[in-house]
Parts: sequence; C-alpha cells; structure tokens
Amino acid sequence: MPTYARLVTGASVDVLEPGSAPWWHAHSERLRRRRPRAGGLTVERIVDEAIDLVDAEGLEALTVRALTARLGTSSATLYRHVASVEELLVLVIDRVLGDIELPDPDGSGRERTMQLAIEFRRVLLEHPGVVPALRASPLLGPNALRSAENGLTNLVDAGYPPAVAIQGYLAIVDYILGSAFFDTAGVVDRRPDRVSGGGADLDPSFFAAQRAAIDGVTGEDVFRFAVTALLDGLAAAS
Amino acid sequence: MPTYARLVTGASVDVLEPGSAPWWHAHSERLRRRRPRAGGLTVERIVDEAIDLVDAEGLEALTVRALTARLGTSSATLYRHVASVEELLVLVIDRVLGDIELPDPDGSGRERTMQLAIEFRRVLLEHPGVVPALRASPLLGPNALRSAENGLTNLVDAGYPPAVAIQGYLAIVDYILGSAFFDTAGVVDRRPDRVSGGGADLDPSFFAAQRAAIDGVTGEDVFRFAVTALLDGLAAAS
DNA sequence: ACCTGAACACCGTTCAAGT
DNA sequence: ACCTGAACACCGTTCAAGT
Repeated sequence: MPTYARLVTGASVDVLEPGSAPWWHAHSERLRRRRPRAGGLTVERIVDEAIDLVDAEGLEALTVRALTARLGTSSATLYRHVASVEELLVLVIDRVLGDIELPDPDGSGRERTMQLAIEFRRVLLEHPGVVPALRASPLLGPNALRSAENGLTNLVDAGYPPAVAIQGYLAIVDYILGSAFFDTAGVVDRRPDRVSGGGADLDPSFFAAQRAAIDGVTGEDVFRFAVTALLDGLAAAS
Repeated sequence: MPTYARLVTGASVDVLEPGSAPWWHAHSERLRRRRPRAGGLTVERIVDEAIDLVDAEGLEALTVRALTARLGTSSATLYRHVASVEELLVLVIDRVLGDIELPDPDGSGRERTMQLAIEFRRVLLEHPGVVPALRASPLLGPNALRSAENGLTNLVDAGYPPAVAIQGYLAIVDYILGSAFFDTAGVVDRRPDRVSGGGADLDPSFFAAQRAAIDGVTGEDVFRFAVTALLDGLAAAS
C-alpha cells in the first residue's frame, strides 16, 4: 500500500480530514521531513500549477490528468506528494489566502478592519475559480489563521467589547465570503463552449446584472457600504 | 439526435444556459406542452426525488445513476425529461426556494425584512446539501423572483430611498447566502466513511467551532445581529 | 411514441511492474 | 527509492435497437 499518507505518516493518518487541525499538524510534519531532489516534483510546484490551471480554465478543469500533464508527469505520480484532490484543494486555498496583505498596523482598529476586508475580497476576486473550494474545509491553515487573528485584533483595538468583536468578526467574514462567492459566479466557468457561445449563455448572475443595471453601483460599492453598515451596527450594539 | 431540448424546443435551445432568463422562459413553455401519462416520470417527481436524495446523502451522492435507481428507471430515461444534471440542479434550487414563506404583509417594512431574512435562512439550513448549488446559476426562477420582489418591496416600504434599498437588498442577500453557505459547511458531506469515522474527521468548520466556543453564541445569534446591523447602517446612509 | 442496454469518453485512485 | 502503464470502479451523456 504505497499511498503517500501511509508511507510517510503512518497508517492512521489517511483517516484525518484534510483541512482539520490535526491534518494541518501532520502536514507540516510531513513537509519538514521532505528532502526534495533537484528538479523533482514538490508540493509547492503542484499547488502553484494547480492555481495557474484554475485561474486559466476554472475549477472544473482541475483534474489529476490535466494537472500532471502540465507538470510533465503521470497522474499516478501526483499521489506520491498529495493524498487526494481534496487535500490538494485545501492546500490551494491556504496558498491563495497567503496573498492577503495585512493592513498597516499604524491605522485605527476600524481602518484596519476595512482595509483587511477589502484586501481579503481583492485576493478572492483575483482567483474567482478557487472561491467555491473555500467551503470544502475549515479554514485552519497557517495563512487563514494569520488573517483571522489580525481581523479579531483589529476589532478589539477598535474598542468593541470582546463578545461584540467576535460576533462582528464572524458577521464580516461571512459577508466577505458570501459576497465574493456570488460576485464570482458566472466568471468561473470558462469552458470553451460557454465562452465562445456569446449572448444569452454568458448571462451574468442575477446580482451582478442588478448591479450593472443601476448606474455606477458596483460590487465594490455594495461591499464598502455593507461593511460600513456592519461596523456602525457593531458600534450601536456596544 | 433525441436529446430532450432539441426534440421539444428546437435545435437552438440546448445552447441556452440553464437558469438564465431565456432558459426559464423556454422551460415554462416546455412544461405547458407536457401531457404526462399516468404513472409516468415527470420533472416534478425527478426534482422531488433529487431533493430527498441530497437531503439524505449530500450533493455528491446526486448522480444520474443513483437518482434513476431511486426512480425505478434507467439512467438514459432521465434525459427525456431533463437536459443535463446542471439543469436538474437549477430546478432543485428554485424548488427549494419555493418553501420560503413570505412575511405577514401587515408588519412594517423593517419587520418584514427581518422575517424574510430569517425565513430564507431557515429554508436553506433545512436543505444544507443543496446550498452549494445556489451558485451554479443566476437565481431567476419563479420562486427566486417572488422572494426577490418581496425583499425589495419590504425595504422600500421601510422608507429607504430606492438607491439605498437596492444596495441594502443586495448586501443582505449576499450575507444571507454567505452565512448559510458557511454555516452548512461540514454538515453536507454525509459519505458513510466520514460519518462513522468519529472524532477528528468530524471537525466542524472554523466558524462553527468558534461559535461553539463562545457560550450561547449561535449562528442564529450572529445572523440576527448582522442583519440588524445592516438595517441600522442602511438608516444611517439614508 | 416511449424506453433502455450498451457504449463512449471521461473521472479519481491504485498497484504491479518497471528503472 | 522513485516513477508509471494499465487497470478498476466510477462519472455524465448518447444512441442504436428494442417494445
């Protein structure tokens, strides 16, 4: 049984849910023990190539065969570095979240909250194809935790009592993810037969259409408006 | 070429994007022309069975073969009633949205807004497995439009200027969908090997875990809090 | 006129057999 | 010690052949 997880981390490990806290722990252990050969395949190269593929052709184009063809190996080889597609998606997500630049620490808590929200959204919209995978696992990777910690700190620094800060944080994150999720609908499917179809089959999403119909109201406008409203509501609840 | 769409609505129709406005138009035409035999398969039966299957075993269990086995026919038969799985999902979504009960018209605009939001969320959480399919197409089905119209009317009746009402509506809908989306993560995957695993592989999502960690703060609490905050922010922007 | 067995071109994943 | 061709058990979808 030469599955990767069994070989490297013991038979019990492939039971761990990819993206769970114990899985992340086992994963970092795994990476530490790696002694990659020059020119050989690495998890990093696999994840980078996967993101490029999804950005170019959408999530449904991310198949083991397509990815390994790009990497110049056979599909079976992938499984020496990654236990499953599910695991690959978990790594892709945290990699993307690593692009989030934390806000200038000199700003006020409220300014930093807005900055982080906009930056979070920016990163997600930069990789629309990846967005649906956000839900496939809890966001417990190192990059996810780094942003979460910063987000909570910003709200506490803004002066909200901890209980309010937590609720506000959860509400804002749900909103960021929800808005990114639905603002990227329709952008993601890049199957050639759709793109070349023209007209009706390129129908944007309902919400995008509504926004476009209202002069000057962009997804970004609604986003700033909503986050501001949430922050004001937070103040009222304190 | 006996594909359903070609047979009934003409060769150009199977180019229509399922869930788009022209597709919905063609679909209602199609249903009007149907003269179903007694005991025969109907789109309604297919959709009902699909929802039952997804509720019981999750979205990834919804395969043509599994569904037609439940319906007592062969997989090929499904394609006489539905053009593709994508189309089936569009019908499933609008069917679920049909469960939304519109708020008591005697309430104030603000009360109705909150009622509709909570009811929308309730329906989505009742069918956690279908939630990810919400993004697969624009929400332009008859039931989706019915709720959207009500939602906008409620905000206008609450006294917000139309421009504010629209932005508020979009923000609230994004939030409802986002919160349902992430609150149902982890609940959806009911593959037997996961459910029986116990412990680590049942890890709830990050946000659910955080909520559970804070005594008495439920997803519902955060939801009411966030919608209230958005409404208050709306008032401030008017 | 309706239904379907068998096939097609895909998936993710495994493993015996190569080097 | 690492890689991979070929296979396995699935997908969604099609269509010739049945009734």
